Amino acid sequence: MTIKNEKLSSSLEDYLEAIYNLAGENNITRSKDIAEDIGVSRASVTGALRALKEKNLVNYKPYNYISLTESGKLAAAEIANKHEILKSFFIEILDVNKDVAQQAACKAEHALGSDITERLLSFVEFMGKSNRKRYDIIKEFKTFCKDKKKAEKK
Amino acid sequence: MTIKNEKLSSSLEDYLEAIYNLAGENNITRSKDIAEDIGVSRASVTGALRALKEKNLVNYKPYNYISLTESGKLAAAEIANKHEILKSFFIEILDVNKDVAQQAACKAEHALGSDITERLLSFVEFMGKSNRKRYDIIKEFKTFCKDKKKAEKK
DNA sequence: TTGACAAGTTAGGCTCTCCTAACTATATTA
DNA sequence: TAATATAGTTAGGAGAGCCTAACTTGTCAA
Repeated sequence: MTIKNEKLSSSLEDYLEAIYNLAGENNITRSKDIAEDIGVSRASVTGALRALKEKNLVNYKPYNYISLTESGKLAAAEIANKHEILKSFFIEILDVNKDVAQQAACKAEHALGSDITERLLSFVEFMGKSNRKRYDIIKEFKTFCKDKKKAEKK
Repeated sequence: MTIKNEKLSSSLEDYLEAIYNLAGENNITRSKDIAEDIGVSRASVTGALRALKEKNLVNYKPYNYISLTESGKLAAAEIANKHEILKSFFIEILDVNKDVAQQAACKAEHALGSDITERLLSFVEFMGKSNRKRYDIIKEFKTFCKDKKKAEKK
């Protein structure tokens, strides 16, 4: 029985997601890379790894490579998924630039529960479905935003 | 010159917003009410008030009523506004129930910068504009969600 | 006016997350 | 293989944000 209901702090979620992204195929990564990815000292990574090991989310032994456990992978995938959904929404519908979208997704992913995330996913899916009306709406919205910007500049 | 660029922690943003909502017309509230509103001990409120006074956002004297300064009002209004925008989006477009929307807005409001918030506002405005196509889209999306739910239950 | 209760503050402590500096283990390469 | 560079850990400390318990101030009613 994998422990699933222990809630992670957003900080630990960040570490988990970073490991997930860095580990890739072989499911292996290093402390140093995590530190760089998140922008934190190596000492902080050691601390986080201990906490994640405690929760059975990473395989961690001092001085060894780091990998995710099965439940770690599940939890990380969920977070990464949320991230992607948010990013898609920001980019494809709100038409925000990629960097802003990436950053905002990072922060917001910790704040939204599954209810909203699922709805948001549905919305992105729905709007993306090839359908003349919806396609038009997105285009019109872009125009709407541009016009608004112009109006402000005056 | 009002100091505007000091970033607030999400915790302090919560206190500020609570004061804003509680203070109402007379711009006056009490420590106890803030504590209850946020769900935190009175001692924690005292701490937060000191921090907010430090940043010139509240008028705070021990054992007195609490009010927002002018810059406090501005900052709080901005946060409350973000909250409203998010809530509208969740309710009116994603068609999420009010309680979920309220809660999610609370958490997400700290995570989104002005870029995204503005776009989101534009989007809500845009979709709300009386326009047959957009109105239809929202209706269709609701149906889409319901169908999806049904499909899952099988 | 005074005493009891409510509101507010202080003190002290806990957890989380981060840091730097110093140390240890591992890897590289001459 | 020994010296050195790189990666990882430990120790110690800071600050934010929260708590409880005890104390102080303020208020209201007998």
